[in-house]
Amino acid sequence: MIISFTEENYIKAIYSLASKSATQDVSTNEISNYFNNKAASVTDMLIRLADKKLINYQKYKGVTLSAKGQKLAIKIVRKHRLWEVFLLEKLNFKWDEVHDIAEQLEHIHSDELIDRLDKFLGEPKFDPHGDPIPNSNGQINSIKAKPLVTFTKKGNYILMGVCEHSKEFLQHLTLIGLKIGDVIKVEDINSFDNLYKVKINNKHTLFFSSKVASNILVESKK
Amino acid sequence: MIISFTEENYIKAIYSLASKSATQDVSTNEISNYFNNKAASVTDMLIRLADKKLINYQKYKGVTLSAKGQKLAIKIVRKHRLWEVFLLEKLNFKWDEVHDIAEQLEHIHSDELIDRLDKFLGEPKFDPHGDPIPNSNGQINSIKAKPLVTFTKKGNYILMGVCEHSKEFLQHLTLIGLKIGDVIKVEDINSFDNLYKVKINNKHTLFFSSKVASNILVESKK
DNA sequence: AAAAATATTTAGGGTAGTCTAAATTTTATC
DNA sequence: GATAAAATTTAGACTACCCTAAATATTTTT
Ligand SMILES: [Mn+2]
Ligand SMILES: [Mn+2]
Ligand SMILES: [Mn+2]
Ligand SMILES: [Mn+2]
Repeated sequence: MIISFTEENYIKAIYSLASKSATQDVSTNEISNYFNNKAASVTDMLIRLADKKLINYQKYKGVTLSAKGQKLAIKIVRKHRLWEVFLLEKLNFKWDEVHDIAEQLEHIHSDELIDRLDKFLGEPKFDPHGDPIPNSNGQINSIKAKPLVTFTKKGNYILMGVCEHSKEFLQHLTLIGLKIGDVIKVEDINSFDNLYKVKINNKHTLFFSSKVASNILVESKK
Repeated sequence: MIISFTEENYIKAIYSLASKSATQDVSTNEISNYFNNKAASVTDMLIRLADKKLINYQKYKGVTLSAKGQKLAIKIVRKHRLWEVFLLEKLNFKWDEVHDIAEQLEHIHSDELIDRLDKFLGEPKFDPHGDPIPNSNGQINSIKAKPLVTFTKKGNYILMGVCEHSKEFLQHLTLIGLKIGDVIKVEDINSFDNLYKVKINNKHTLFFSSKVASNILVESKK
């Protein structure tokens, strides 16, 4: 069965929206917001995806991925994240540059290619943004890290990933001298405006806005 | 200007057909044979490509690439061949496996990507089939090697490339123990059936059919 | 529980790229 | 140079994917 570029993007979007939202079902409007297209176009595509048994679709009730759709979504995510690692590690792109190119590369069809790429890269477990890379069986390590805002205690944390993936946000983090693996020592949390006073790698001190604190994923350091 | 996957494939086909045929102009039928589609579909596309100033098209007269089309074709060829080198050198694919995947990868849009890939691979001058890789300015070294059949003298030759790129032909060469760079010593050319008696790398002796002899490109060894 | 607001689907239409069948132009043959 | 054959284009239609406008279903508000 041939699955188009566009269909793959819908499947990936449904996967991503489902994982982010509380409810299981993804609505037509959520999808059209995601793509900045019209709800009517989405309905059109949902019917096609349902015909191909990639989703479970009931009029007016939203959609879930079928087992087949789930498998496909994870495969695309695996490809996307492995290509991002390739671009960063081998071609020396920056972490804010890899996503757009990976959006194209994730649609290359070849199981052999992706498994060889995986080996070539040393079977990495995380992509440049800290997101876990599914293995070839489709298993993903769920991520334990949580947004820094959810922690209210002073102490040492390690930057494990980001929630927000935009170029702007990633460039901002780079600008303030923050990268994955850095040790973030929370020295103070202002009770009025929730500003975090932190020290990075025991070197430079700075302040995290709540925008930053809510979009970086950390684990507390043992 | 957005150029589709399909349009890129037409441009590449016209480039390839023009370089192979004696006449400059490429005919509608040549293109439809190449793609195994209908002449009417080709005409349709030629009109679109002419609208985009990628080709010079006159009804019933065939087409040539415009300067813009030429530049695009060479860029796609560059990408194709660099990805083939990547697949062979870095991911250990065989030379008969790389083409199909490169057919997909050649359509990834990113100048930065292709230039970094080029550097990563050490700026290779030839692809796994001996075809020259255009540089980032679009310059290509024309290939000096000629099909073995064009040589009628005994002596030592070096295998520089292949004319025929099919999986079957490449696998056949591998099977008879022939790869690029090998020294082919022509010991005899049968005057009746034109069979070439050759010794490979001064080791094993075998016979080349005219099918093989006409599809391998060699240079005489100094 | 009716009315209003929102979400979703249906209807009809557009472009890209393909097809078949018919019309037209070019080339080959006598 | 007329006629036949081959090449090419035109006409009309189909699918994928998108749109707008209208219809319908669901949810929220009163
Ligand atoms: Mn990404
Ligand atoms: Mn990522
Ligand atoms: Mn190739
Ligand atoms: Mn090649």
